[in-house]
Amino acid sequence: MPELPDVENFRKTAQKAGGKKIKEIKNTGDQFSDKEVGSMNERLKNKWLETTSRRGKYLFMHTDAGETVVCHFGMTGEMEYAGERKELPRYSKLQFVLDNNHSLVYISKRKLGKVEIVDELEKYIRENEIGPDALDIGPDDFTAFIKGKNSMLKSALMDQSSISGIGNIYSDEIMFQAGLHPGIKCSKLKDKDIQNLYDTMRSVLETTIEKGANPENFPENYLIPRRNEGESCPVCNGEIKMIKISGRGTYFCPSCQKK
DNA sequence: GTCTTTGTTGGCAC
DNA sequence: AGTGCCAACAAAGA
Repeated sequence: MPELPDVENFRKTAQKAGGKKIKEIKNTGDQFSDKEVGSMNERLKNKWLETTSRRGKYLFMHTDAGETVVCHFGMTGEMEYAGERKELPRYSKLQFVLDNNHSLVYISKRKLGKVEIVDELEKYIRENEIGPDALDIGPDDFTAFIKGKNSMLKSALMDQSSISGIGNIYSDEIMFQAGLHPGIKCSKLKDKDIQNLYDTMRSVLETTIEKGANPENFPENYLIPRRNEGESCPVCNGEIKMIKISGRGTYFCPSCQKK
C-alpha cells in the first residue's frame, strides 16, 4: 500500500501530533528490540514534535531539538492517530505516547519498514539515495531523467534514486492514464510523450492524495480499483492483462496502452 | 500444502 | 564504474 499518496496521508495523520510532547515510546510489537526502543526513548522523551514532511515514500517527523524521526513503511506499514484508547491496532509495533495521552501508532504487518532517529537529514537522504520527490521534480529534470534511462518505462518510474515515491501500483495507474505501454523503452519515447507523462504523473498523484489514497473514491476511469487480470478496462472495456516487469506484477490494458 | 503481495537491497550479468 | 534485473527478505491471505 504505502506509496507516495499513502505516505502523504500518513504524514497528515502524524501532523495531528504536531505541537505535542512525546511522553514515552512503547515497544508494542516484535519488530524492534527493547534496546532499540530504549535508545529511541533516550533521544526523544520529552521532546516536542513540531512539523512533518515527506520525501517519496519516507515520512519525516521533526522535533523541536532538530532531530528527525524517519519512518518508512515497507510493503504493509501504516500510521494511525489514536485517542485515549485501551486497545492498540493489530500489528502495532511502536506507540508514541503524547502529553495529552493520545498516541501515534506505527503499524507494520510484515516488519519490512523502519523507524530511525537522524540528526543530519540531508546526509541521510544522500546516503539512502532518496531522489527528488515525484511532486517536486520539474518538467525539465523529469525529461532529462527519462531520456537518460535505458530501461523499460515502468522500471524507470519506480527508480527511487532518480525520482521517489512511485511504486508498483501507482506506476501502473500513471502509465494507464498516459496511454503508454509499461514495457516500452524510455529511449523510444518522444518529447511529447514525456511531457504528457509528466503532467499525468502529477495529476494522478494529486488526485489520489485528494481522495485520501482510497481506491474506492478514485475517478471512474482509474485502473487501480480494477487492477486484476481479466477485469475490464474502465475506458474501452477490453480485458486487463498482467505481465511481469522486473519481477513485479504489472497490469495494463493492451488496447489503450500500445507500444 | 502453493502462490502471490503494495518495498528495498545485495548480488550477478552485461 | 555504472546500469539493469531479479531473488530474497517476512508474514499473511487466497
